[in-house]
Amino acid sequence: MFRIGEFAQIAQVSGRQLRFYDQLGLLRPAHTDPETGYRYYSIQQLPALNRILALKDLGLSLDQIGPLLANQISPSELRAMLTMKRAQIEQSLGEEQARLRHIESRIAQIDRQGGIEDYDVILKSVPATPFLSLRNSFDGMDEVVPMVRAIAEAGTRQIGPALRDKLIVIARNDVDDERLDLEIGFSLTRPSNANVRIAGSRALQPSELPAVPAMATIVRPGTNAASHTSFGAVGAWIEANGCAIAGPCREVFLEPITDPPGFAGALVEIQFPVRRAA
Amino acid sequence: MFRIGEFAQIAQVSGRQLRFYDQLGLLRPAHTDPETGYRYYSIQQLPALNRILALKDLGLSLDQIGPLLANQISPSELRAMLTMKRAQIEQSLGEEQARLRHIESRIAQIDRQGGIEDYDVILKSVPATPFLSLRNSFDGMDEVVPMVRAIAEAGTRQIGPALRDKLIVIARNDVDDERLDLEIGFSLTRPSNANVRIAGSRALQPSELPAVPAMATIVRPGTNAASHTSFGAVGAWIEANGCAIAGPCREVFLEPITDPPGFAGALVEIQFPVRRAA
DNA sequence: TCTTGACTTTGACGCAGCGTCAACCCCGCA
DNA sequence: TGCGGGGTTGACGCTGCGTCAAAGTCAAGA
Repeated sequence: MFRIGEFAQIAQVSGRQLRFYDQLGLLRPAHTDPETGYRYYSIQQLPALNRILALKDLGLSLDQIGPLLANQISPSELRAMLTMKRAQIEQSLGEEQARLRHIESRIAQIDRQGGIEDYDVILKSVPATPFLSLRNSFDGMDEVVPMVRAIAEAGTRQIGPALRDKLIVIARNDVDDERLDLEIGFSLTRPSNANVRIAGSRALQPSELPAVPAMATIVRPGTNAASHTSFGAVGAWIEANGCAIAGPCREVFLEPITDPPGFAGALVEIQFPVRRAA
Repeated sequence: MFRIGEFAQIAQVSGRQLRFYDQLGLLRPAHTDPETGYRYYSIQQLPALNRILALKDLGLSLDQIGPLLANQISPSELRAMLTMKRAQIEQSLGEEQARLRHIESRIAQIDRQGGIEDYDVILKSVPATPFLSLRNSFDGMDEVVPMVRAIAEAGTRQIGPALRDKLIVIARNDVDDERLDLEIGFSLTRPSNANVRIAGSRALQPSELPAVPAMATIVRPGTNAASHTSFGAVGAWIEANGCAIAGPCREVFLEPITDPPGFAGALVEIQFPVRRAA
């Protein structure tokens, strides 16, 4: 019989650990002096302790180990537990690897640029939302800006504030066309086919923006000319995290468009649908 | 300005999280009503929040993120932090992979044998210890058992209880010889060259057992005939954990050898020095 | 104007597995 | 009998929030 300190030394664990296991009922000392409370362990208990440690090493929780020791678990149940654990570990392994790639790309960025920029790429999910929009093809940005402004103004005036949500521009350039194929409109708080007319006799069409479970996003000031930097940051993030682009990019204007319509101080969120790639 | 719930929805975080970050000083609301305590967030704070989330995603702790946001960290310090993080992640990645292999081997074992056995392989380190031993070559186990018994008896009688530690048998079979090359002796609590004679005019030689930082061990009853099962378990563990054997195997008799010398009820710990292999 | 009902506040506990005091008791040896 | 190195219980700490609980606020409908 050993006192707790010696037994702890032999088994290479801490005394606190042994007391804790005693408390949980995982490993009771062979004898406890009822007067002094001293715990006495027999060397015969070493296999039991080792079994606990081995199961713990498999990633099982102490709560799970308790019933296991009492032989109250059938092999098939144990198999199920282990299979679940395996799935968890595989998942966390994937996440850790992504983190590792991510960190490495950041370190490389520091080495290249001497600082950090555009750290703020966030993975989020967005729900489906009703949409009121106009799709059009443009020759260049010179054409786009007036149209966005026109739709912003028309929407702000003709859609009630309770219904209107946010101005969104979607890049529909499926094929690598020279021209810009954009869909511009407002997301809505509830479905509606309100009639919104744009100067020039065209009207916004109702549709639904699909939900996207995984969206790599970044927020940038709308007036900032460095928008391509933001796009680059998202791209780098997607690559570093082992993802692939899985749909058309969206630009969401977070600030309500105010007069004068100059997007001053506005924030734009760039959203790229992604999926995990091998 | 949004109340906490709306801002939380926009940013896809929980209100509790925002309150927590406020409390830590990581992200103060743009305005707090001094009468009601209500927090009001501006959409302009979204980038700040996203930066926090992105840094958190890199694996940094909130304590580390605080100074980062205040721009009180130089790029080189940040680089050092990230490099450290990388090392940590690489390490934990390796451990997780080992766990995964381990679990898979256990699942395979259940599928093969319908149950679990020999779960209790433990990785521990052992310190260097003075040793008093005799090395000899044997033709077979029939020769070994009497010798072990003789040394056990001689040691028990001729080494004081304060000095004597445990009976250990080391397999010195460096080359795959037909014969058994064993070293049998007692570990000691302190160095000594006590003169211990074995029946037959031979004496134990003093030496030192080297420390082993990583030792795969298993404990089995000494009388159990299924010792090869234990060896097999250790071997399977070593393989599943991606290790390699890095030295001679030791068998440590944990129970003091009692009269009658029959090893009844004794426990033997089998120890294999290992190192992490690729 | 009053009542709802949805939100918000602060404050507290919980979690997983022990590490780390603190205050006090016990054991064996000289 | 004193002492030094054990042991005991009990409590708090750690990480990053989730989850009540009690009580105060806000906006809209009757």
